[in-house]
Amino acid sequence: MKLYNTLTRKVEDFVPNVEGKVKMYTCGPTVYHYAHIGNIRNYIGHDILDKTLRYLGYEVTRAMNITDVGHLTSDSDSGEDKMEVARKREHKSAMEIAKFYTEAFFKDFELVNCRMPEIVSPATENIDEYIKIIEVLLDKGYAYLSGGNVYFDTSKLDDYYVLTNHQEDSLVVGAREGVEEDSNKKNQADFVLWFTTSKFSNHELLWDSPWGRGYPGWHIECTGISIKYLGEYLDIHGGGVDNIFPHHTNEIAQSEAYLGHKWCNYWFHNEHLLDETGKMSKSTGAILTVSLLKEKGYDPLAFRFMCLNSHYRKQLVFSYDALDQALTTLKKLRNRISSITEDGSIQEDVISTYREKFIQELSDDLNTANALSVLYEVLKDEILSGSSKIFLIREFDQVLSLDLIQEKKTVSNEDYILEQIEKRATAKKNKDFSLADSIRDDLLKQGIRLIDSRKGTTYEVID
RNA sequence: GGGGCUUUAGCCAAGUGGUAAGGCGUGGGUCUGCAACACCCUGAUCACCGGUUCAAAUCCGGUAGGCCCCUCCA
Repeated sequence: MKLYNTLTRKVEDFVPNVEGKVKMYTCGPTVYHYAHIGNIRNYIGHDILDKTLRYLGYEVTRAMNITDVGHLTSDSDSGEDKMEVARKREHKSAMEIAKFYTEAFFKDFELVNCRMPEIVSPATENIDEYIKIIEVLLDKGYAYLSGGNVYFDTSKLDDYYVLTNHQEDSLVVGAREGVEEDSNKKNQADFVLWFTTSKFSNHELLWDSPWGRGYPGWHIECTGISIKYLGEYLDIHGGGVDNIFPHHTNEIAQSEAYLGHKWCNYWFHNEHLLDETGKMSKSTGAILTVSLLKEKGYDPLAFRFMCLNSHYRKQLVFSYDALDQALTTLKKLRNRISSITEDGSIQEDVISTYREKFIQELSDDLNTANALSVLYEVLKDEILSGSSKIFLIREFDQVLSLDLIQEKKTVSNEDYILEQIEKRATAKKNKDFSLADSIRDDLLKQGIRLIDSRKGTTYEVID
C-alpha cells in the first residue's frame, strides 16, 4: 500500500506500527450546522482508505470525534463560540444543537455508504482526558497560564512547523479578515489549551478545571480522544487540507510534547470540493447537503461515484452537470451488471488477475478512478463467466460501496404484466401499433419498462 | 509578503521519460413498426514559452489562469 504522507510530502509505503493492524483517526464534524457535500467528500475519502486497508487484510481500528464545543469564530478572546452562535440563531440549548446536527451528519454519512468508525466520541465526553494532558504539559513546561487561559508554548519545540513549510517570520498575523491578535500569547503561534470563564459570561458549556471553570481549546480534543481510544502510537491521522495548519500542526505539538515520543506516522489529507464560486464554507452562504441532493432526486451514491471518479488529493469542482453525468454512469453500470446472468464456473485464475489489478490501483495512493476502470475491464471481458464477474464486482463493491449489485426488484403482479406483454405482442402482430404503444406506456407509468429483443419481450422494474 | 496545490478532448478524468486509459455526452450504425435498452464505430499532440534528452503530457526554468493555507473551516 502506497500512501501520500503530508508529513514527508511524498508517496510512501505504508507500514503500520504493529504488523497487520492499523490505528486510524479521522477529524470529525463540527456540529453547529449541517455538513455540506464538501465535508462529506472528506469522509468518503477516509472511508475508501478505511475499506481499502480492510480489503488488504489489515485489522483497522478507527476513531472519529464529534466537535460539539470550543470552536471560536475568531482567535482572540473576543470571538464567539460557534456553538453559541448557533444556539442564539436557533434558540436551542447547545446540547440540542449538537444532537440535531450530529444526527443530520450521520444520516448523510450513511447515505453515501460510509462505514461507521469503531469509535465515535463527542468532544464534551472526554473533558477529564484533556485536563489530564494539559496538566502534564504544564508540568513539563510546554504550557503556561496567561490572562486566565492555558496556552501551549510553541517556542519550546524545535520543529513546530513539521507539517508545513511555514516560517514563523513570514506568517501574517490576522491574514484573514476578522482575526485579531491575542495579547496574552508569548509567541505568535501559541494556541489555547483551556479557556476560562473570565471573558465569556454567556457560555453555556462549562467545566471545572484546575485553572477555573471553562472549556477546552479546539485542538486538544483530537489529541485527547485519539490517545484515549487508540493509544500512544497512531498510524494514520486525517482530515481536510485546511486542517494541516494550524489544527494538525498543533495536535502534533501538544501530543508529542505530552507523550515524549513520535505520535503519528502518516498524515492523510483530502483536497476540497469547490463550487463555481470557490471553496464551500459552512460559515458563509447556503449549505448544500447530501440530503438535499436526495430530495432533488439524486441517488446519494451518484455523489460518491463522482468523488471516486476523481482523486482525493485533487480539487474537485462540484456542478450539477458533473453530478448528472455521474448519475447516468452509475445507472448504466448497475444496468449492465444486473443483466449479467450468473452462469459458468468461478474462474479463480482470471479472478485473481483482476483482483490484483484492482488492488494495485487502490494501493497506489487510492487511485479510485483507475480502480473503476478495472471494473469496466471486468464487464467487457469475454472470457470471464457471469458468475465470475458477479463474484468480482461484489468484492470490489466492498471498497467502492456503490451498491453495484442491486436487488432484483420484484413485482406482485407479474401475471398481469406477462398478460399485457402477450396482448401487446398480439397487437403488434396485427399491426395495431397504437394499442401496442398504449400498453407499453401504461406499464411504464406503473414503473415497468419493456425491453424488446429478438428473443421476445422482457421487462424491468424502474424507480 | 510567505508556503503549497493545480491546468490533459464538449464535460468528468487516468497517465511521473518511449509516439495519450476509462466514463459521460455528441455524431453515425446494428437491432426495431417506432421508441427505450443493449451493442459497434466516432474525438485531443496534453495552458503557453524556453531548456535537458536519442526520446517529455511526464524532468528543469519562466509566463499566464484557477485554488488552498498563514489561528472559523473537511
